[in-house]
Amino acid sequence: MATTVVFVVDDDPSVRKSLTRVISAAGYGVEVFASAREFLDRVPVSGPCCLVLDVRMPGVTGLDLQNTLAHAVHRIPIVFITGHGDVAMSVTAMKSGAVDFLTKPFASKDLLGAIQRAVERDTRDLGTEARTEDIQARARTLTPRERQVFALVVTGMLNKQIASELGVVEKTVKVHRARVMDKMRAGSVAELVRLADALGVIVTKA
Amino acid sequence: MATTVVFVVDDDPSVRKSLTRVISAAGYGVEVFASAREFLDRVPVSGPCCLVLDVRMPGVTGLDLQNTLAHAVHRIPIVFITGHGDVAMSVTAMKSGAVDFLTKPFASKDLLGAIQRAVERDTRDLGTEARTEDIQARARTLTPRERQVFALVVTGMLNKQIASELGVVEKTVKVHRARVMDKMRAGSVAELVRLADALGVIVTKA
DNA sequence: GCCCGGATGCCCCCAAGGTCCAATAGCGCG
DNA sequence: CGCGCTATTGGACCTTGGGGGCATCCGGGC
Repeated sequence: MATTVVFVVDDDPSVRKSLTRVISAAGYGVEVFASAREFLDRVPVSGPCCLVLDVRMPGVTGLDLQNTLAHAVHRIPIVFITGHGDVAMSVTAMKSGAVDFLTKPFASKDLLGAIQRAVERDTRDLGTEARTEDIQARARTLTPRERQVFALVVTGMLNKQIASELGVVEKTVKVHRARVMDKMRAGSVAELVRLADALGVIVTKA
Repeated sequence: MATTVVFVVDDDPSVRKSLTRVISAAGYGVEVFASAREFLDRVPVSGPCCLVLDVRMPGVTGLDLQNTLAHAVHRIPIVFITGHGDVAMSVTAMKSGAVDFLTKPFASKDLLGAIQRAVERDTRDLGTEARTEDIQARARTLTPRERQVFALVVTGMLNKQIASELGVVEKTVKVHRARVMDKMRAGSVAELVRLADALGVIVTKA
């Protein structure tokens, strides 16, 4: 199984070293980076993970990196750490979805607690993401006409209503409908509705 | 329509006065309180609202009030303001769901911006809450047996399957099912499934 | 004893879904 | 250009599932 890996981005070598020790002692895999750029060059992550990020760094700051990642496909949960943080900075980070914001010096257990919450969130996100991706993949195999029938079926319309809506006879709707149920791998209308709603959540959320 | 009202809780009379001026000038109704206790004594809110809350106050602090409200029926979105805030305080507030955390002195537009976001959130919350309440009210009119049939229907089971599951004949299931559709005011299985999911009766079957 | 929740039988209609078959249109490939 | 493939459409026929109406029966509770 995939080991949970914690990414650490900090420009201070001694901090990287001590964080590595603490985090790996807690049983996580650790990968350290000296700058945001280094981290961005690396990536494609596969398993659950999180990011421990220093706010103040020369060049691209922690908050900059957070903004960059916010538009990425998969948003990695971020735990910020900083030596000299101010309130405005922490609030900005939290409003942008950071899991926690710790100021040095902090207790190891606080960091590990934050990391655990971050990893749990990521695990959940990965789960729903994978499921959504799977459903979208099935939806992509639908032909345009099947997509239309799909949309109307999940509103609860009868075949004859769908037929008149699309200007075809009922039999044709039945054929498309059967294909939709097959391609979407839905065993019942109830399941089909849930698949449709799972797809709709993406639209409203984004 | 209900006027949007902003509640202000601050122990400093001069702050209350200036906040009232700024906020009412932006077109909101304003109600001020000198302490958390005063605010809690008041309440039953009806329309969309939000709470502008000072963190540091003698007796019950802003964070205490936030925790108290977190367990209340309706969670009011909170905008924190403070004269002497530290990072740990702001992070705690944000993790507990605060909309924003402003340190004095702050620009009026920052406060009004935060208030607007808070009110928008509350408006959305009220909408979904009202809808959920309505659905729950319908669900409460179901008899125990109808509830069981309801739960099984939305999993996509056939009447005959439900019948054998409950140890009755198919006709009986049909009768209960018809009553469920009627009482829940669902015009189709699709609608019924959405009502069930809105109730949180998620019965995932993949 | 009456009302309600629950269970059931019979009859009938309509909706959903499948089978077999067939036609038309568009598109890429040799 | 014709061949094959896919998408879309449609007809005839049959089975199964969903749903309504009507009537009956049973067991509690007020």
